[in-house]
Amino acid sequence: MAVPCPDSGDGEQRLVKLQRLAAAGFPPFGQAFPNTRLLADLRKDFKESLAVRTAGRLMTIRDMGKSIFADLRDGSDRFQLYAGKSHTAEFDTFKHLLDAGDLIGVEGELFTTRMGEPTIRILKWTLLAKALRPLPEKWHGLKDVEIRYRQRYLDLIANPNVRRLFDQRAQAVREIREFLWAKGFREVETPMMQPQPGGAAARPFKTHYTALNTDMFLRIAPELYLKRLLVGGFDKLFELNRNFRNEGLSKTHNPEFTMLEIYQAWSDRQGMQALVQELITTVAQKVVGSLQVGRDENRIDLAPPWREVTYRDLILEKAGADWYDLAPAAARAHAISLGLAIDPAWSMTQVTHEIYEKLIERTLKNPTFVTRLPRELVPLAKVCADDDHVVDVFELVIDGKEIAPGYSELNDPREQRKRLETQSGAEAQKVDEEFLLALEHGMPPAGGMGIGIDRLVMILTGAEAIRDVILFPQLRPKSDQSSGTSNQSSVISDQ
RNA sequence: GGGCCGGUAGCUCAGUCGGUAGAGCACGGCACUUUUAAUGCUGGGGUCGCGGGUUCAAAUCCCGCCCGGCUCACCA
Repeated sequence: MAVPCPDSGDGEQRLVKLQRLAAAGFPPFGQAFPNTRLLADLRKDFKESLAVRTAGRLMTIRDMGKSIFADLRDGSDRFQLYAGKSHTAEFDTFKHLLDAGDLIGVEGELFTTRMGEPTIRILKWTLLAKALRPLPEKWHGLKDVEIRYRQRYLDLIANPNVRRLFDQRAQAVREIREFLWAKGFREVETPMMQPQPGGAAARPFKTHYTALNTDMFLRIAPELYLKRLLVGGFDKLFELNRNFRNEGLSKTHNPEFTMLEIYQAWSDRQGMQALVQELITTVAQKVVGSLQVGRDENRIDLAPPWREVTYRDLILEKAGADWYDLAPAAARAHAISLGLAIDPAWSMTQVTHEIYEKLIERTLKNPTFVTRLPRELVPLAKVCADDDHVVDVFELVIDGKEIAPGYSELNDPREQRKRLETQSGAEAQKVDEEFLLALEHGMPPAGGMGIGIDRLVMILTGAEAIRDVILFPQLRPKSDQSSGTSNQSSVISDQ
């Protein structure tokens, strides 16, 4: 059966093919095609002449006249197909009306080609969905980062390494849950819409709840609710879900990001350090298969024990042994001489922290627990027993990124009120009275910590930007004037 | 928000000094029954991000805008 197509644009040609396929008895958007096997399993269990049934997306088609080779792809693998005039049903329809990108179901038998390639000899096939648009370029893949993010499905089809990365992310999340479950932690869910944002210092997203006629905020952290659950008797709990912060975008910041927060009653900062070290090394072993992670040019060694160093020692090492003895004016001058831009209004704590953030943190490549931070920086942590100017916390830094903060949690409601009121005075943030009320009922001494899951996945996979580990990173919505996908008007709009 | 760089066919990219818009992949036609970036011949496909300006003439020069990337600022 000859089925020539008109010589016009690709989109139009595919529409014509769609109509001809329908006329030939192939509904272009087919029904379920059950009892298929994954292509990866066919490869694993390959047996000559084995009857198989499978489905996937046609990726490339090599038409040799009476013999056609094609590559089929599913979520697990790719596999070669072979259609021949003498044995494949509806061969001419297959030859002329299918395109790269179409989704098909296949019944046939396995064999090995002369070149040694495991292949399915197609006996019967059916159309499961006609692709009305072409695939991205098969050799160079899809490079346009804007299309990769806005139309991530094309990125996933065209770039198998991207699919692998998101498989690794999914596996990491699963391993984290299994690890914590095995240790007796319970997963909980607390409000993402909060009447008052707390647990961190960040600008929140604001919305309005009509039924209660009240403003609500997307949470910037779940911490204050999880601590209410500590009061309520959840001794070991965690929440793994999204936080939202109304701040700028960068290689390490997305306005919605995934945070794991873990609390353990009767524990403390040191207990959490041991827990996070075991958790991350376990996940790395399961997901990456090694404690040497990242790309070749940026290897990170996760082998324990991880370095532990006080904030003060890092500052003294960088700013000089006399740093904390300097008069404010001399200290500012010295900070400026180190290349920093110092605001004259800053306190000494802020100047010192600028040195930490700009000159020290980004140099800490292998995992490092930075401990004993200034108390002003962490209002929800207990002060150290031997020095109430610093708090009993760690900041886990890997590859120069803040990955996980952990504390001995402050459970004294009187002290907590003072610390929050000091902070709220400076930042016009209201004190969360419901949280303080809970503390007054008695919160057990506890260790707590948070892990930025997106950044952890960056470490494990060697991704350079947080956008590359988030399936749909935040972008400005398309406008009519912009480029990229907006010029792709629908191929069916004028039908 | 500031600075720098970019946007040309569905995709990957060329486009010289301002002088008729190009290639590969993809798509149509022809040939080929073991190819795998198949091959050979051949054909169609463009709002050069959007708008304005300069010019006999603009993808190209100028201005404004949109979108993206890098970076700075912001960011417990």
